[in-house]
This record gives sequence, structure tokens and C-alpha cells, in this order.
Amino acid sequence: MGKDQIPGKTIYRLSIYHRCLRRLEDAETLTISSSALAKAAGVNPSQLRRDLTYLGTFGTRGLGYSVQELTTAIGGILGRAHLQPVILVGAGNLGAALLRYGGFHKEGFEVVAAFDASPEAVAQRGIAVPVYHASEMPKIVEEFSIRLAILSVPVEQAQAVANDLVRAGIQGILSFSPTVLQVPENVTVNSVDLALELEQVSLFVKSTDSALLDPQSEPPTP
Amino acid sequence: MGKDQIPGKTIYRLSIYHRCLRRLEDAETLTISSSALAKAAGVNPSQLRRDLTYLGTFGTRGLGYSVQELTTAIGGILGRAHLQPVILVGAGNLGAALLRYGGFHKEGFEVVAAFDASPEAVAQRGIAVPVYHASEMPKIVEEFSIRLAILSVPVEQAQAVANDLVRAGIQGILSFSPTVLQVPENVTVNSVDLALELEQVSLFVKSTDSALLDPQSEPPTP
DNA sequence: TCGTGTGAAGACGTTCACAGCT
DNA sequence: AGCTGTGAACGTCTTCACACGA
Repeated sequence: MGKDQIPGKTIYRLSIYHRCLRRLEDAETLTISSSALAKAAGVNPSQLRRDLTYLGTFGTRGLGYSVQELTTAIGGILGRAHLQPVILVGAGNLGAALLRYGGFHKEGFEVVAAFDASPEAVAQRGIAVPVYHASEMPKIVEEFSIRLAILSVPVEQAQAVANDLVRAGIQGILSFSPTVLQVPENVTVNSVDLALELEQVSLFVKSTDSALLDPQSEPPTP
Repeated sequence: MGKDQIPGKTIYRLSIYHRCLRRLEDAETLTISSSALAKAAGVNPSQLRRDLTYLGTFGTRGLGYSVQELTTAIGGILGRAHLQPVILVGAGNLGAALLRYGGFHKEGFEVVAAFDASPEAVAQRGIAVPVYHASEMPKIVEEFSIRLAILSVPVEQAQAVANDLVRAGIQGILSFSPTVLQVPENVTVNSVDLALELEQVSLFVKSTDSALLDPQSEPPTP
């Protein structure tokens, strides 16, 4: 089929642009230039323009882009029509915090249920989401046709629980375990390893005085 | 100076290899082949070997790598000699969870102090780290020569607090705010945007049936 | 004049494929 | 036979630089 697929990195940046644009909409800005938006998003202006060409032609030469048009165009690609349901597995320390985190909802996700090995213990205040025993997970995933899961169980259990999720029909996992999960290739895993991210910062800081590393790409300093 | 700098992406993977190797050490494995380690780390064997050439020659042809030697060699690059002190700013929902998170310590970091606008409110159980008022931050950063900070304040305050951190002498920031922080170029920022990461998973999941995106790079399915 | 859209160039990262050591 | 180390090919991403439109 069409060879005009959008590269993964562009998709990632489109999400960032979309965030910035929504903030501009709130500020009732009407138009913005590639360089201004690029600065807000922490990228090079050329890159921004290149990324936008995947959507078609939206800018007005000599003026910039219509904030509203651009927001709609990117929103169309990202498909934020309705709230995506998500489950969370492992309502421990980090998991409970994620349940209280408002950021997911703001980006169009609704955590509809949480699961834990001992749900009673999670009866902490401030958690509005129902917490079930882990054994109930497959039933609920099927009942509500849920495709996304947040995995925040201890490392030792991560692979086993991931297997359960895949078996239950989950197609995308956001994992917080410091392990590489082995899953079938039709399942998408995105791993956020908090300690590793901190380590990267630390390495690039040291690099300034020891000059051993290449201050490139990933850790951005915009 | 030497032109043989190690690329950022390789550094990132070296951290992953190091983790895997330590796990192998615990399991008392003596040697491992590039393909086995690559599988555990979720990368291509060629890539692993290429990455390792930045460290020199460590493998034994026909056999593989000595787990211990490799661990030491990578550890040397990553410089995990002693515990790095870190502060955390913003001990709210997510921040408090990070304070209780053991993963940082396991990777060689010690969160020595936390700061919040209302430290009294953070007098929750289970937090071993002292929590000070935000105004005390510069003093403590200087006193203990701290270079790294974890930033987990609400979005609206993120840039202002980041400015404070930079002014206090912090050189590396791990931020959890969904904004691009503007900092001087001698300061490293690594931004972990939880909602964005979840969104990426969602987009790559949808891509399987709508076939619009390029299932490439970033979201790994090893 | 200002800022977009884009060919072309360049830098970077990944993977192949195989020579060579054990 | 097995597996590393690496030249070379390939593919991807980024940036430059400038023509063109408003």
C-alpha cells in the first residue's frame, strides 16, 4: 500500500507539537511561525517544517501556520477522537501514583480499572479507579475490549504479568519495569526505565568535564 | 582531542547491557555470546558487537564474552564508582512515589533531599528522605555539591523551578513535566513525559490495523 | 521582506557478510 | 564449528540553502 508512511520519530514529535499548539490555542494565539513553534518544542525549525509536510501543506508563506488548522490536522493523524480506555496492573508505590496522575486523562486516556495481587491493601485514599484482584484482569479486558495496559509491577513479576496481558488480548504495554519484555511481535511495548533515564542525565553531565561522550541526539538541551 | 567519542545511543544501550550482565553475574553465568546477550537486551547481535568495540576487544572468538570482564569494562565507562547524590523537587503525587522508589538506589543514585512548597504536607509515612521547603534548595545544593535533580512539580511551575535549579548550580535535570524546558546549553535535561509515552504505544497499536504508520525504531518489540 | 516548502547534501545509525581467531 | 571483530553497504534522520508565494 502507500509508501508515504510517517516515521516513528516524526510521530513522536507530532505529539509534542500538538501539545504546544493546544497551549497556544488556550493563549488565543492565531498564527505561529515554524521557528517559534520549533523553539517551544525544542527542535530545529527545518525539522518541524519537514515533519509537517507529512500532513500536507498548511502554512502561509511569509506568515506562518494557523494554530487552529495545524492543531486539527495533527489531531487528525494522532486520532484523538474519543477517550482510549487503559488498565493499570500493579497498584503499588509507583502504580498508585500513576493512578492519581492526571496527565493521562489530559492526553485522552482513561484508566478504567487497576489490578493488584492484594487489592485490599490499595484501599488508599485518593484513588478513584476501581482496584480488582489480578485474577479478574482477563475478564475485564475482554468485556471492555481494552487494548492498552500500564505495567507497574515489581521487576521479578514483570515478564509473567506481561504474558498474562498478552494472553488476555492486550496489544500495547507501557512498562515501568527495568527489563526487556519478550512479547509476540504484534504487541507493542514501550519501556520507561526511570533509573536508566536518570543515569543518562548523569552521564551527559559528567561528559562536560571528562569529554568522553558525544553530546548527541537523545538527551536534548534545547 | 580524541575523535573516538561514544554516541549517545550506544551509551544508552551500554546501560542496558550492564543491567543484563549484572543479572547474569547473579546467576553465576561465566560467559555469554553476543546473540544471547543481544536477545536479553532486545537488540540485534551485530549492534551489540558494534557497541562493544567502543570499549576495545573483550570477546573470545568461538566462545563469547566473559561476563565479569564485560561488566567491569562497561562499568568503567559508565563510572559507577560511588553513589551519586540527587535531589528531588516537588514531592507531590508522583514525586512522593519516586522518593519511595528503590530503583534509583539500585542503579547507584542516592536521593539525599527532597523539596516542596509545603513540606509539612508531605509528612506522609514511608518517606525516609528529609523534605525541606523549596527555599532551602540552593543552600543544600551548594553545601553537598549536588549536580543532579529530579523535577516533579506541576507543569505550570516547571520552567520557574528549573530556572531556580540552574541558578543553584544543578547541571542535570530529569524532568517529568510535559513541557520542553529552556535551559542554558551547559545543563542537560532529560524529559520523561508519561502521557506522551502512553500515546506512542497507542499510536503504534492502532497502526497495525490502520497501516498508516511506519513501525520503526523507538517503540521496540524485541 | 518574511517564512514556507523542498531538493540535495550530509551525518548518523544499523545491518550484512565474511575474514580470522580459538 | 562457533563466535567475534569489522569493512562496507544500506537506510534513515537531520540540516542546509534557496526558490517561491504572500
